[in-house]
Amino acid sequence: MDERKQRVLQAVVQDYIESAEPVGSRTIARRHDLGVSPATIRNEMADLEMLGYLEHIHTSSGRIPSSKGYRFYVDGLMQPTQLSDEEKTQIDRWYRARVKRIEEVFQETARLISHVTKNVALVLAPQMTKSAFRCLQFLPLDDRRSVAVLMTDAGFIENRIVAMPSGASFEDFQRMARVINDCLAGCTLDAIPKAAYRKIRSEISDEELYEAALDVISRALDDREGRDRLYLGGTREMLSQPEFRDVERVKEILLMLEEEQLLKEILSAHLGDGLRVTIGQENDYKGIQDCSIVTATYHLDGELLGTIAVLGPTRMEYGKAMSLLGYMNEHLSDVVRRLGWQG
Amino acid sequence: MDERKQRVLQAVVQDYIESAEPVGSRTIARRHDLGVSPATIRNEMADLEMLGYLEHIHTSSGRIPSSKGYRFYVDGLMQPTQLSDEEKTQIDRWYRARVKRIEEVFQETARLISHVTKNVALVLAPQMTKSAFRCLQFLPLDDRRSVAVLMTDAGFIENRIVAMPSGASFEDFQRMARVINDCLAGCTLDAIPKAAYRKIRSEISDEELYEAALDVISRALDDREGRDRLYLGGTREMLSQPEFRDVERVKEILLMLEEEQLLKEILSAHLGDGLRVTIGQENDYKGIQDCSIVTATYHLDGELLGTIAVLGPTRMEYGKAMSLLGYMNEHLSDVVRRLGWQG
DNA sequence: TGTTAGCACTCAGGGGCGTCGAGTGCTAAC
DNA sequence: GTTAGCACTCGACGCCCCTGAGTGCTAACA
Repeated sequence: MDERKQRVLQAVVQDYIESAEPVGSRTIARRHDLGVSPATIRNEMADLEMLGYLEHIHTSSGRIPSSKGYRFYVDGLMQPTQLSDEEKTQIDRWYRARVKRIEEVFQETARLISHVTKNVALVLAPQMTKSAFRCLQFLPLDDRRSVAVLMTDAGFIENRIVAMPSGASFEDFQRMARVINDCLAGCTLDAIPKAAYRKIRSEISDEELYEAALDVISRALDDREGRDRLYLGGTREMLSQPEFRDVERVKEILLMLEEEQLLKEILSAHLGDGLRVTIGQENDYKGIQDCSIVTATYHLDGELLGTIAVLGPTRMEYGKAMSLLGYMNEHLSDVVRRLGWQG
Repeated sequence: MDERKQRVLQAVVQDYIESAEPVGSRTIARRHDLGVSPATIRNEMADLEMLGYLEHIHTSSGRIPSSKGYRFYVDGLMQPTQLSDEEKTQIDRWYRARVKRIEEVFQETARLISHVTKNVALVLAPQMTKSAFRCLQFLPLDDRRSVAVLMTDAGFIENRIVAMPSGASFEDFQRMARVINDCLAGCTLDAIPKAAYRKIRSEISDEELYEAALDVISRALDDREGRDRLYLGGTREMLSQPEFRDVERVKEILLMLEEEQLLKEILSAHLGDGLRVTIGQENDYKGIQDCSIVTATYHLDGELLGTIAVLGPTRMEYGKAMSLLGYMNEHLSDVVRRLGWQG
């Protein structure tokens, strides 16, 4: 592929990303200074189509990039778009605003990303159960119930209402908390060793109280895991993309966005790869083979924390999405550090 | 308005709600056993149009109900639709599942409502700041920060990370908590009397600590209030309504659904009215004058807790929406009672 | 040999037009 | 008061044609 072909390909991709209309040779000749006539560009485009970088909807009516064309563009031709100062300050301001709970951070990260890219944003939060137990405390609620507050090293703070077995006093529960705190100190939540349970068992003599303790632990673990770990934003923004002009298409993608499990799988597949772009047919899941995903993983002290992603039509501003994700990444790692993850 | 006119009006409204297509005299004659010919029905429809109950898109092409027509239907002609057993068990099962945090309850209520009605559901939760202070506790996080857990009589449990002023120890914070607990006991959060602040002031001698206490209190109050009090569900379901076949309309309403403040105002306007239907042009806000809202308020021991609502096109299954809201109401009041509201 | 101009061809989109079906309104008969 | 009949209206649909944008090919040019 000689240099002129590359420049033509670049021109086609850029114009198509901008206009969402198939691009013709004449348009390129006009808008890009390639120094050759439309006819020559036509020849080049025909070659590029042969090579699989461009596609024809039908003969006549301009070219659009194929997945392979986007891939070549992303890998070699594209220059990363700088975020505008305005965008940066908007983001900076939010992150600096003040100490927040970690859930807010993820939710707002998704919002910011979708706002800037006008596409759907996904944020896969670090799993609470993958972080280390810090402490469990009880607070009295009434004579039947108390509130269990679980904190982990990642800065997760969860509260649950738990019923106290009749006969158990709040002091019993506080004693229970001390035992649990001793036994689970430093354990990763989803890998609590059997030995820890045995130790709890041996230190809590009362059978009913032990059952309650197990209940508290399992309650504390299970819920977040399934429901709130994936944060999603921008289904509204998405509608401004011409690809979603007809409602059927929108319904389709909304349906897919409801399948949280599926989304998690897709994101998890990219875990650990740094900044990565998956384009159109490169996606394993059929339903989004006309979409692209840009993912980035955020780390702290070398430890993998989670993934953030932009999901949109293949005709996406890859450069912008990538630099944005990079930027958010830093913020996110930084915030998570400030909120207390200790790695 | 004689009885036959009423039956014709009823037929038009029912058919239109079902089919979303303007209804003609012939269709009514076929599908409803009125015992008269299409011509007669035509005459009645012409009268109904004169009276303002029906509208013509243009001459020819059937009638659709006007706001006034829907109003008459809702007030007099409609029979409330029973929920199907399946729907009831689905709802019952979820509510029975187990003790939950109150936020989940509201979110899922919105989801259930939108699922059953295929329309947007709104749940205005009881304001945390309208409920009474129960207690504030601190849990140690690290040497710079601690976690404030605020509980109210309504069952709200909120946690916030707060920075401790340098020099302050965790014991200082616990002492602060005792003071605050003493002084604010029983106060409604959004109406903390000046005297309470004075009392805190006098009991906390350290200036910096007092500032920190004020910060904690204001932090605990402000956030929820603004952000999470309104739960929204069913923007996806909404798309299945033929009224939203074109994306522009969808964008319009999504934009409006983002204006949380506006939605709260609309719902608040209905506060205290029990089950209430606002149809089309009866809405004050221009943007939804082609929509209807069904609202219901839920109470406990005579005290008003909040509002739940269905928002959809005027062509809405009013009967179903109303009986559903009634049903959810009971559940909601019940759950809130179980979760600890003490009125 | 690569580049360009010219030309015939293709296709999507939009406007104009006739047809069809659903529906109305009016009138006259029952 | 009710109904049948009929002329009329209007939107939706399909058809046709035209236009504009774009291609592919060929022949001429540097």
